[in-house]
Amino acid sequence: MHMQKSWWQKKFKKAGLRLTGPRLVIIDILSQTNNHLSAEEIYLTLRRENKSNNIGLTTIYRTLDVLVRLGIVYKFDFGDGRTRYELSEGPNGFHHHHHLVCTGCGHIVDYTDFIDEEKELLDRTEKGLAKKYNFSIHHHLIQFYGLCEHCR
Amino acid sequence: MHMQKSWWQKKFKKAGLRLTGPRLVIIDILSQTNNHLSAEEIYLTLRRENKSNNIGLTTIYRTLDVLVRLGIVYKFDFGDGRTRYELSEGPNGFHHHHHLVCTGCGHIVDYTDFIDEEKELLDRTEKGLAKKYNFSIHHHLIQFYGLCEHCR
DNA sequence: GTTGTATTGATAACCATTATCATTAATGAG
DNA sequence: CTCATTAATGATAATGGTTATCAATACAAC
Repeated sequence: MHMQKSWWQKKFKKAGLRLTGPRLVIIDILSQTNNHLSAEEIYLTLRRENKSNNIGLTTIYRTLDVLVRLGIVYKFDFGDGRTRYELSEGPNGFHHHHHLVCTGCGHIVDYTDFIDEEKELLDRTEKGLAKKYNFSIHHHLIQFYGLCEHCR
Repeated sequence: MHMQKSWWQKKFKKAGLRLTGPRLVIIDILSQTNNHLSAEEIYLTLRRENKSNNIGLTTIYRTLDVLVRLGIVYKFDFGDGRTRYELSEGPNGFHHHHHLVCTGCGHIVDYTDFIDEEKELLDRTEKGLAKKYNFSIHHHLIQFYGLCEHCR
C-alpha cells in the first residue's frame, strides 16, 4: 500500500535528489503558512514547533536553494534585507499571484485581482521579448510598492 | 549669470538638503552610463576617473539612499547579491523601461517595447489595487528572467 | 567672512549568506 | 533485510555587502 507521491516528490526523483527528513520538514513548514518566510524564520518556526530541533540554518539555506532550482519554491526580495520564500504551488494546485508591498511596515498583500488580464499581456510581452532579444524566458516578477492604510 | 537648475537640484532644495561635491559627482557618474551600477562600482569608477579620489564608500551608500528617497534614483535587485542603481530620468527626460535579466551571466536588457501597453494595464491595476487594499501606490517593478543566447 | 549644522570619511561593527569538513543517513544492489 | 556508496547534514568559521560611530570638514544663510 503506497502513498501517492506529491507533485514535488516527483520533481525530487526526476532530479536524482534524496527525499530527506529536513527537506520534508521544510516543505511542510512552507505549506502550513501563507506568509513569505525568510530562512531564519523557517529555522525559528522549526524550533518553536519542535518539528525537528536540530536542523541547522545551513541546511535551511541549502534546501531552499534546491527547492528554488526545482521550481518548488519562489524566491523574493521585498527590500527588508532578507530573502523570502514561498511555495510555488499550494496543496490545492496553482495559486498564481503577485505582490503589493508596503514600504512603511513591510506588510505584503498577495493579490490575484487582475491576474488574468496581466497574464494575457505578460504572455504577449514575454513572447515578444524572447524573440527580439533572443532570450528563453522562465519567469517574471511584478510588484507594486506603496503605503498601507496604517503607514499612510 | 545663473546656471539653470536641473530637475534634481530642485528636489534637493525642496527637501532642504545640501548640494555637496560628493553628491554632484555621484549623480554625474550615474548620468554618464546606461549600466546599473552597484555602490562599489560607483566607488571604483570614481577612483579610476579621478573624479574625486577621496569619496568614501560610506558616502556613496548614504548618497544613494538620499537619491532613492528623493526619487532621483531607482534601486534594483537583480539577484547577484548587490543592490544596483540607475537614474530615474535621463538628461533628455523620462526614459521609462523595464528589465530583462539573464540568470546565467547577469546581463540586463532595458526594454521599452510593450511599455505603452504595459503602462495602460499597470495604471488600471494600480488604481484597482489602491482602492481595494487601501494603499497609496508609488511605483512598481516588472522584471522578466531567462537565459540570453550565450547562456542558453 | 563667520557661524551653525548637515555632511563626510575612516574605522569598526553588523548580519545574512556561504564555504569547510568531518559525520550521518537515504538509497539501491544483492 | 543488510550493506556499501555517496549525497546530505550540521557546527563552525569565513565572507562580503551594508550600516553605525564619531571626530573632522565644508555648505549655505546671514
